[in-house]
Amino acid sequence: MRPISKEEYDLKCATRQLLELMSEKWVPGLIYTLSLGPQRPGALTRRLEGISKKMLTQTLRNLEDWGVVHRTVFEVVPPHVEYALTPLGEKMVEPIALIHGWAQENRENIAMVFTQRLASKQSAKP
Amino acid sequence: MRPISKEEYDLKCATRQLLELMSEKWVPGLIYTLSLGPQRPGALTRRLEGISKKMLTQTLRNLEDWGVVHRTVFEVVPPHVEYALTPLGEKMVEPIALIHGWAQENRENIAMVFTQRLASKQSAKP
DNA sequence: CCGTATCCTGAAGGATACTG
DNA sequence: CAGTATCCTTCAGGATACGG
Repeated sequence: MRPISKEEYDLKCATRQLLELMSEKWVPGLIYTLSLGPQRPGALTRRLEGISKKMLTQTLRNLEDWGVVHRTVFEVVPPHVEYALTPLGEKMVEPIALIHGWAQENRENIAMVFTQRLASKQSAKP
Repeated sequence: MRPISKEEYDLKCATRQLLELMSEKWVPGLIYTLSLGPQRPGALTRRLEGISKKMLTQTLRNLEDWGVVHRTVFEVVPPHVEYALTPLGEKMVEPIALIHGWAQENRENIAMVFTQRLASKQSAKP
């Protein structure tokens, strides 16, 4: 069986790149929300409870770099900005939905494991 | 549009749990390799170039906790251990394969973005 | 051959305060 | 309203050395 080289796994592997992007904390939430239509930052902040301005901007810039999100600025006062998925971004909705669907089907297992892990972490603390 | 609550996003969301597991550095590689059949640690180390003993064990333990991998010990000298996917683990091969397929189809975009990001990170260093 | 225990660094991400 | 700049804590993950 052929080994998977370091470079292959670290750099070339588009799969891991994609997984790393998709697992950034607010990425799935943002992509899902934007899949419902273009949104203003304020709306996104209200929709994603707990996200800070910093993380919102940072994650959106990140997604812009990936060509997944497009930013439109309306030159008015007060400022008006809108974010929307690009065509590439739209193509990313489906894989996330697949993962989401799978996670829902197996949510029992996942939930069980998660509470176990939480418990063991806490009992290891003191 | 209903907001996504903090708890919902942090804790309950099986999707993010799953994505976090799947994006741990060696998880996709291990699951893929084990999908080809049960393997001994030595074989896994050789197959996943660059993985350290520590990360191999740690990741495998992690996957065991998730009920995704099963560990069999043969009581002989020298020690003989084998790792294999559980039924739940088998069910995880498909979503990873889907992500992988999607990443391959769009590898052009991903590669382009990645090299751009590398470059910008390096130019920001000095 | 297989596993564990330490130490260390970088990066993710939260809190807070400031600008236009 | 939208965005930037700092500071700080946490933790993934690599290197290394030891044990059964």
